[in-house]
Amino acid sequence: MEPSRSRGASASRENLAQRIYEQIKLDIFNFRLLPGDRFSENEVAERMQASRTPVREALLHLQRDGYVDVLYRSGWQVRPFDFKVFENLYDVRIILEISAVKRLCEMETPPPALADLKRIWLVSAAERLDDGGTVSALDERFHEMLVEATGNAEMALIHHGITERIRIIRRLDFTKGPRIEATYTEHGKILRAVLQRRAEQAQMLLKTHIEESKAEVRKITLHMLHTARRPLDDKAAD
Amino acid sequence: MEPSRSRGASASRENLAQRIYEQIKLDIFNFRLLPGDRFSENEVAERMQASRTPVREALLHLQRDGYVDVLYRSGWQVRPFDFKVFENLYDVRIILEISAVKRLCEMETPPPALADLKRIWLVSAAERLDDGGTVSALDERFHEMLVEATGNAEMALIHHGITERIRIIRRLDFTKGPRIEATYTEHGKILRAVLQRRAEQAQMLLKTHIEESKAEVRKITLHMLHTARRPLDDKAAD
DNA sequence: GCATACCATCTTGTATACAAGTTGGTATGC
DNA sequence: GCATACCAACTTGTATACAAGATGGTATGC
Repeated sequence: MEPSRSRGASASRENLAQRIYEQIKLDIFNFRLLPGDRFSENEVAERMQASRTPVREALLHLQRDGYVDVLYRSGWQVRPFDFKVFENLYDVRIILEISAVKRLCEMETPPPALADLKRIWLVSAAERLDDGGTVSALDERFHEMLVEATGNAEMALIHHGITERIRIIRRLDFTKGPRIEATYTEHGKILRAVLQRRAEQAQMLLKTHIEESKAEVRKITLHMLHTARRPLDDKAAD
Repeated sequence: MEPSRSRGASASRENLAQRIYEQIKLDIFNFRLLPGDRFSENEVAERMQASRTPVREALLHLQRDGYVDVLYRSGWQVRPFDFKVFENLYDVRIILEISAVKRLCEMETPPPALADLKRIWLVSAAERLDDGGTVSALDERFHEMLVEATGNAEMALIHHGITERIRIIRRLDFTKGPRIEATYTEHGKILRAVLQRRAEQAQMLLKTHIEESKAEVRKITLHMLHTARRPLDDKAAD
């Protein structure tokens, strides 16, 4: 689930705090914990069958990631949605990815990662996948691999952080069939442009592609928040 | 020392873990803790007159920041210098700041922050400061404010993280007088270009400016590491 | 009925205790 | 003298205990 940060590699098999961290993050992603929800460390500890110590460690980690906030001696809260934040993150994504694509076009030998992407995205209509979840994950990897392919590991790490952060709303983009189709065609165009070293065109296509996704997700998220439940009470309004 | 992340604002006055976090970071910045040094949570706890709990919290925070590593049940270690990492971070800085400057040039009304910068950097030769530490701090703020002025708070946060991360070697750039002078003239040129909406020129100047700093710092750091002490043992070589 | 003061309960922040595992030194066998 | 096995001390990871403060409900005064 978090392939980066692997340094000790195999050491990750046992670490209660990290497991709890991942679990809570999943709970937030799957809307078992809704934005604005409040909870205590003891509640989580009971649910996870653990003590407060690793729970607290996980929560502090999530806080730094921007998912939750601690209220001084008064519990924790899932950070309410702030569309301004998501739009800002989308814009940073655009900046990083456009820069990555430009760099890729300027490289003498195309990185092997591009060949991998070709095998996934430049396929016949019959070979295309149609499961929203799968395509959503592949979409994430497409954009991450563009950045990784430049060889700047730190940029890739920062981009990965942004990707994780906006995943919660980005997935909603792939609940509709037409968006999946569009993703295939647009990714294909971008890839072709990169492989042909058409930097300007690739950047333009990529920018448009991300901005469409941004606009689409905004609409869907607003709708979702209205229908699913009232996740924002009066308090969240001020 | 870390003005961002202020939400509860005044609540920050009392938090042992945060104080320890800042203290250890300073110890690393001031080379009281050298890259490669190993230490235990108990050692830090004694030095800080605290228990392991807040110490551990601070160390986990620092680990996520990239300053230290935990060795499985065998102590902590100040992460050894990795110049590739610093150069990558410098490159991300260039990407973010160039994009910020471009956006600033495209804005109809220049943000008030630019006026503040003018008062600091567009001054007569007599009014220029010459203390390395002060100018170094102002230099950080110059670049951060360029990003903040775009209004993208998330980009500013990411940029701030990078700034903190490279501060340890960036400061070394301002131990020499000529570099301070050059900073004044280059910042002045960049500011003037931005105020005149000459996007291309501003971007070019900024890129050159950061790359010079990057090259300079690289030389100085190498020299410093050789003279100060042998901080890298055989283990760090592989 | 309404406002206010108080208190039991719950919250995080910190300290301490315990568990499991690593490590380096020492004694032992040869 | 050298290699090996063992063990005591130390390390992080986790659980529990304690401290200080926030909060919401209730009783009291009017």
